[in-house]
Amino acid sequence: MKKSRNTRQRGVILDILKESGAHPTAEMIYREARRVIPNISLGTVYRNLNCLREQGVVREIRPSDGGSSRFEGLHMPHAHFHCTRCNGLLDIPLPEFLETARFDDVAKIAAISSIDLHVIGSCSNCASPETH
Amino acid sequence: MKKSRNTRQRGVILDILKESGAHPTAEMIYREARRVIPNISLGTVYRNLNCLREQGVVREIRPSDGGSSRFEGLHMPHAHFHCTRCNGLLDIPLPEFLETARFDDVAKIAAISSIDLHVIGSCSNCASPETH
DNA sequence: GTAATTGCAAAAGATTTGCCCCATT
DNA sequence: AATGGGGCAAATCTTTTGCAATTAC
Repeated sequence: MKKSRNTRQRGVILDILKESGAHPTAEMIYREARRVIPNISLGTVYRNLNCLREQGVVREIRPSDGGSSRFEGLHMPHAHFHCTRCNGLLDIPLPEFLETARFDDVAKIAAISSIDLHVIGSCSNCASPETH
Repeated sequence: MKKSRNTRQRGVILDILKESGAHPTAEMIYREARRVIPNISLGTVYRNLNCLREQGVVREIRPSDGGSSRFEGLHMPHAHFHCTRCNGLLDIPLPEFLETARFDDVAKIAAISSIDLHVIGSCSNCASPETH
């Protein structure tokens, strides 16, 4: 792994990620970052996200409905709930069962590096519009 | 939902999907389909895959490592194992726990339409190269 | 000083779409 | 005959990359 430098751009991107609970897209991070560094480029945002992902500092989530990738600062293991109506992405607890799952019965699996659980449906806001 | 016609193209695409256990990409399906309908177009493959997906006949899987979508004819509920070395995608059983999971503890979830479980790691072929 | 990083713009890759003709119903 | 679907090519969208200038170390 290459030596990594502490650029202002990288710091700002990380801060945005840490402070946002919204699982922003690269584009959203870009717009946010421009408020601090007006001439930061989208390419830089992508390059930094990739770099941070490789360092394990950031996780990339590819929504099953085909939109752009969304990113989050890495905290505890958790699963995601994706509302197909408002397109919201929400952290939810990872069932304990999965934290220790072995999948020993599947001979083809030699080693597990990570487990992604995505629950798709509609959130309570979208399901009960009268509460808006 | 629009009325759907039985075109030769759609039939061939479905057959390919049913017969292949490889979770092919649109491009792979296209190449395969051309052996039967030499002038079928890639656009047609995509349009049919979308249409079949909307009908619930086909499932689309977006690999977490960022490549193109992969498709499968819909059978029993199952999870996927993704080998990051050979890029293989494998059906694995869905833990029974998840088949009936309710996630009652997450107030934000109003309704669940589907659950995607992806296990990422390396398969036995890739882990033990001496057995090749 | 050196190598990583940036901004910019062009390129690449995947998927969608407009248009006009053809085929299924 | 009506209209959904097909082929082709152009367009779109997201992400990556080449390059020359800049900056962190």
